[in-house]
Amino acid sequence: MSSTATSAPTNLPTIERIRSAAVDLMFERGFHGTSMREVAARVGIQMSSLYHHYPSKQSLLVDIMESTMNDLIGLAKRVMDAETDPKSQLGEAIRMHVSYHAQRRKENFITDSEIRSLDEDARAKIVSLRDSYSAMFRKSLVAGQKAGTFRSADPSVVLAALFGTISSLPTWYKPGGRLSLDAIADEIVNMFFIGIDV
Amino acid sequence: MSSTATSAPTNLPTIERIRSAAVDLMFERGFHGTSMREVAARVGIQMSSLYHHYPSKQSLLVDIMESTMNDLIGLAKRVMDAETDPKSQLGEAIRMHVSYHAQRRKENFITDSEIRSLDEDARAKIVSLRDSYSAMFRKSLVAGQKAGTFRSADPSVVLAALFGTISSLPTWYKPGGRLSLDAIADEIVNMFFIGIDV
DNA sequence: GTCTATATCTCGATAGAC
DNA sequence: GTCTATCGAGATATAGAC
Repeated sequence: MSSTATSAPTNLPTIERIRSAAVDLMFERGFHGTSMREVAARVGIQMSSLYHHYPSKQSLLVDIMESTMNDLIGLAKRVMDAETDPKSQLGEAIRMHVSYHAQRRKENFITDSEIRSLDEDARAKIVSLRDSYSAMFRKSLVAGQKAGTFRSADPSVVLAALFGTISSLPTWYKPGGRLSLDAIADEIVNMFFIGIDV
Repeated sequence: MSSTATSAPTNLPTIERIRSAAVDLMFERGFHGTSMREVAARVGIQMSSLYHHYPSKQSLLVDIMESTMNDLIGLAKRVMDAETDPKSQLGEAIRMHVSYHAQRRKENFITDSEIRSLDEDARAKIVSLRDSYSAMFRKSLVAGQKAGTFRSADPSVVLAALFGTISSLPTWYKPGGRLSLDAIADEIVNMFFIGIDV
């Protein structure tokens, strides 16, 4: 009996239900605003049982962020290898980035916003993954500028605009909302390439 | 003689030194990652003395966010009233928004990221201020679209791209860095109006 | 307006039985 | 692999002297 405050899917392995509950809570309240007691309550187990699956609260955060960054890097490699010219590479990579941020809203929001909550070693690792990811976009951007496809804007500001735009998406995108994911991706790609002027 | 961990400016009124220390700490570690003990230690007073100036930790956050939103709204009004056509209005408002986010990095970052840490009443108030602010930008955007100055992109996505871009600025802009604030503002305005294509 | 002292609560994490 | 029980630390906030 004792059905307290369970809400996570019940026929998955416990470790996945823990991860899922942690993602939900850290998305809503942030890492420091989430307690291991709340995570346990959502899963429907005792707090001490969490520590059989994860050695610490920090390790839960690292697991979420590391897998998200690895997914992004893998997807970006695949997408960019399939294209040859810089504009197609960038366009498809942006579409992928938008799509993954929409489909894994919570994980991506946590990954984009909780770097400061990582301890020293984990932060170095995640920042390094993030830098590799960013470098792939920068490479296509600079190649396009050298080829004359793109104007000579400062790459760091251009990338900051791009990643800033998309990292806000998990806070306003709602699946099944007014605009389809494709329509949103189109609009963001358009903003990046041609802006708002006619 | 007990010079612990003071670092805040020492000849300001205590309430302002408290606010400043709180801004620094909440920028670095977030609202839930910041303790009243740490704030007091930075100011160089005892934790209980904080409560003579602010009734709660929550009230400190509300003070920071409310004054930041009021500043932004006042500045946007002034800037937009000084222009007549939508494109000049939007361009100058963006410049102002960038500039204030650069000059008050920490307050703006907190205001952009800690809405979820507000209690119910305060959240309603701040969200309402944020909506008013956003509506000013939307008005000029839609007016420009009706006038044929801007293409017919979805206003919500366009504004999300704009505010997403600029709310990330406090995390990477460093005063005295490689690019001047003017150069950064120019680049962001260009991204918004014409994008990266030649 | 700042202090010392403390009340009350919640936190992450561990011990050890089953 | 989950449980009960608890530890020790640190959290917000308050009481009351000066």
